[in-house]
Amino acid sequence: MNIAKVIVDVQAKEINQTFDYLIPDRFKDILSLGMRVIVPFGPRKISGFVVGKASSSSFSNLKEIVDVLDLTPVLTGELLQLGKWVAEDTLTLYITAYQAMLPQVLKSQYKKELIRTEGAELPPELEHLFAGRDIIAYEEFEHSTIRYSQLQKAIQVGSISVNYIVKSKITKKQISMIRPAKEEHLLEEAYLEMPKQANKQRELLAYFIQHPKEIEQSKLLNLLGTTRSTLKPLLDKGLLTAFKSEVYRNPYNDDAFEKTYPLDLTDQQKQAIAPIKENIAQEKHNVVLLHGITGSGKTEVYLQAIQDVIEKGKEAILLVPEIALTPQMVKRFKGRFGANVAVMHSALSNGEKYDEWRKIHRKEVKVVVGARSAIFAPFENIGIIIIDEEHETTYKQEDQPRYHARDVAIKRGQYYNCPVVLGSATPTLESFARAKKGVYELATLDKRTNNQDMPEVSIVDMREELHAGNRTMFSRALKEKMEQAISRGEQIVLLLNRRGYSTFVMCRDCGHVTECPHCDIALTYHKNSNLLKCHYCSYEERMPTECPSCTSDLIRYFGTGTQRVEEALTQLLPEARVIRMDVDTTRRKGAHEKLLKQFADKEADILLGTQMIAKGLDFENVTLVGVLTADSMLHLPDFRSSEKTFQLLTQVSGRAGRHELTGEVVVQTYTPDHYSIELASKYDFSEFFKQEMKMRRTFHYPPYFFLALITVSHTNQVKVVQVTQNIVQTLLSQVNNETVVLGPTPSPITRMKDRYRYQCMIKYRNEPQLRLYIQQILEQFQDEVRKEDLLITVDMQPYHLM
DNA sequence: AGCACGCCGACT
DNA sequence: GTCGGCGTGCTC
Repeated sequence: MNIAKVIVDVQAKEINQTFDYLIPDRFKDILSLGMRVIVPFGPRKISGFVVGKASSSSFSNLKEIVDVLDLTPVLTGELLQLGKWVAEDTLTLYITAYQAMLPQVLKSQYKKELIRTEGAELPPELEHLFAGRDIIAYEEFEHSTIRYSQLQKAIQVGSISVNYIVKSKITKKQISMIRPAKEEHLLEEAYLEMPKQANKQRELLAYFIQHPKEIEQSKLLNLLGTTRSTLKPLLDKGLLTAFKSEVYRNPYNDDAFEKTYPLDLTDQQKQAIAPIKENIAQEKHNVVLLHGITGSGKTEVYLQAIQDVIEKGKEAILLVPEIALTPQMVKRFKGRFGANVAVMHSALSNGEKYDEWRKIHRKEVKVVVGARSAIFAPFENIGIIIIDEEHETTYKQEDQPRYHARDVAIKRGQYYNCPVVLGSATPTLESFARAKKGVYELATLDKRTNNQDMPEVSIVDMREELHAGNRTMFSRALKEKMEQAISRGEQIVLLLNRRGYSTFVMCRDCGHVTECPHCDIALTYHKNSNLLKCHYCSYEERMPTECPSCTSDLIRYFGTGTQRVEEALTQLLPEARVIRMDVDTTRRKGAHEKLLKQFADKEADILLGTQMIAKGLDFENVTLVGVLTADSMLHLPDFRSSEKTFQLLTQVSGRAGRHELTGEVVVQTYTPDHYSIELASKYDFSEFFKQEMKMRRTFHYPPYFFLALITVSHTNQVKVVQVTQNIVQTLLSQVNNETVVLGPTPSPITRMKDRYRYQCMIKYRNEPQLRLYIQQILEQFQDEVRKEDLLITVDMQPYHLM
C-alpha cells in the first residue's frame, strides 16, 4: 500500500478524479485516509485529500507526496464517503464538497516565489527588483514594470527558479501567561527586599506567594489593577517568567451560563419523546417529524433526547437556522450541557470556528449546536441528529455544493443507525407528506406548555383602510391596540415582511423607475448615505434630485423599508420607544444580542424588524404582534410563496403571549381571502396542508415532483437562449414522458452584472439517470464554458428559482 | 484551474 | 530579431 489516491485542490471538471502518488517511506507509517497532503501537480504544488490507498497503479512514473499537512485525519472514513455522495448528488466537484465539510482555515492558499540562484548574474532590472535579497514574492515581480520575457529568460538560463508553496492559514491563538520563576521562599525574600516605593511590584509578588501558579497576564493585571510596567521589572529580575500558551478562543464564556436542569415533561412531550428514545435505545435509524406548535416545548424534548444520547456515550448534533438569531437557544444548551457543547455559526470569526471544530475533532465535546454546515461535524459515534425549524430555507446551501442539511442528516443517521428528528411548528410539505405516508414517524405537540391558547389573530383588510381614508401603513385597529398595549406597559413586536418590496425610486410625473445599469432590477434607496444601490452587484449612484427621464422634480422613493416604518411610527406614537432590527442595525458583531437584550430589559416598547425577529424569540412581556404587510411575499415568482407566508405568519404569531399574559396578533393584508393568510390566522396547518398539496399536484411541484434547475448565463442574450434551448431539447429526447422539461425561461432577474440568465426547469418523479444526462450536457458545453465565459449552474431540489 | 509551450503577427 | 497575444494540451 505505498500508493495514495488523492483528490487534488483544482476546481475543474477535468481534474475531478483521484490522482495516484507514491508514499515516501518517511510518511508510510503516519499517512492515513482523510489527511491533507501536498503533492506536485504539473509544475506547481497543491494540496489534496487522501481518499484511498493502493499497492499498484495503472500509471507508471508516479510522483511522490511532498508533505503531509495533518497529524490526524481531518475527514473520517464516513465523512470521505459522505463527501463523495454529496458531490455526486449535487453535481459538484469532489474537492468542493470536501472543502465545504471543513472550517475555512484548513483551506490551502498558494503562493509563488522567485529564488535567485547563488552567484548568478541578473540583468540590471531584475537585480534591482531583488535588491540584494535571495527570495522575493512573485507578486513583487507582477507589480513591477519588468517584462515577463525578461524573467522567462532568467528562468531558462537557470539564474532564477520559481518555487510554488502551499500555505495553510491556521492561526492558533496564543496568550501571554505569567508564572513564578523561583521557589516560594525566594519570592518571600525578594518581597522583603523590595524598595519601599515599589508598592505595586510588592502586590504582584504577594499574589504569587499566595497563588504559586501560572495565570493569564491580562487576568493578573486586571485583578491587581496594574499594568505591564509593574510586571516588567519583576520579569527582568528573574522572579517571574512569561510564556505563551495556546488557547481556544471561547466565544461563549462557559461560566456565564446558569445551570439548568431537566424540566418535567408534559404528557404530550412524554408521548413525543417516546419514539425518539426508543430509536436511541435500539440504535435504529428513523426520521421523526416533531410537529409542535410554537411554545409547545420542543426544545426541552431535544434536550432530554440529547441527554439520553450522552448517557450512552454517544454524540449529538443540533442544527438551528442561524444561531446568532437564537442566543436564547445557546444559553439553554450551554446551561444544560456546559462545556460539553461546541457552537458553530456564521457570526464567529474564522479562528473561532476552527477552535470549535477542533473541540469536536479532538472529541472534547459531545454536542454541537450549529447552523447548516455543522451537519458535517467530525463526530464518529453519533447518537442523534436534530434539525430545529426544519422548514427554514437556510438549510439549503445556495452555493456549491448546493446540499440540503436535511438530506445529509438522514444520510449520516443511516450510517450511524441513529434517529434524525425534524422539528417544526410548520413543517415543509415535503416532510409532512412523508410523515403522512409513514416514511417518517410523526410526533405531535399541539398544546403549549403554559396551557395558554395561541393568540387570537385578526386580519385587517388594508384596502378598506384606504377606502376609509387611512393612507398610513398602520391600520386603525393596529394603532389602537398598540396604544393600549403601551398604556398597559406591555411590549409589541412589529414585523415588516420586506422581501418583495423595497424602497425604490419612482418619478410621480412620468413613472420612471431608476434601475441598475447592469442588472434588471430597480435600485434601492439608502437613506443614511443618500445613495441608490443595487442589491445584486456593487453598483451605486447618488439619489437624483430630478427625474433622469423627464427632469421633473417630483421624484420620490416608494415602498416600506424599516427606516420609513420607524419614522412613521414615531409620528404615530411619539411616546413609544422603538428598537429597529434589520440588516443595517445588526451588521456589527454582537449588535443583534445587544438589541434583543435591550428589548428584554424593557428599554423599548416596540421591536420593529424584518424576518429575523420572527424566529425563536421569547419575551414574556410581548402581548401584541403586528404584521404590516402579510402578503408581500405572495406575489413573488416562487411556488413556495404560500407556504412561506403561512410559515412566517404562524411563527411570528407564536411570539405573543408565551407566558402569563395572553397575546394577540394583527395581520394587515391586501389579500385577506388568500388561504395561506386565512388559515394561518386559524392555526389550521392540516387544512393548509390539504389546500397547498392540491396546488402542488396541479402544477407538478414538490412533493409530488422533484425539481432540477439549470441556469445558463452569458453576456450575449442570443447565445444564452440558444444554449438553454439546446439543453431543453437534449433533455426532452432522453427523459421519460412523465417528466416535464420547461424552458428556455428568463430568470426572474433576467440580467445580473451584465449577464443574461435563462433557465431550464425539470420536474420529474422517477428519473434515475437524470444526473447522468445533466453531467453529459455539462461536458458537452465544457469548451464554451472555458473559452467563452459561458456559465451553467445546476441546482437539484432548488429553493430559490432566481 | 493554472501553467508551459509554441505559433504568429507586429513592431523597434 | 524580439515582444506579447492567444490557442492547445497536460496535470498521477
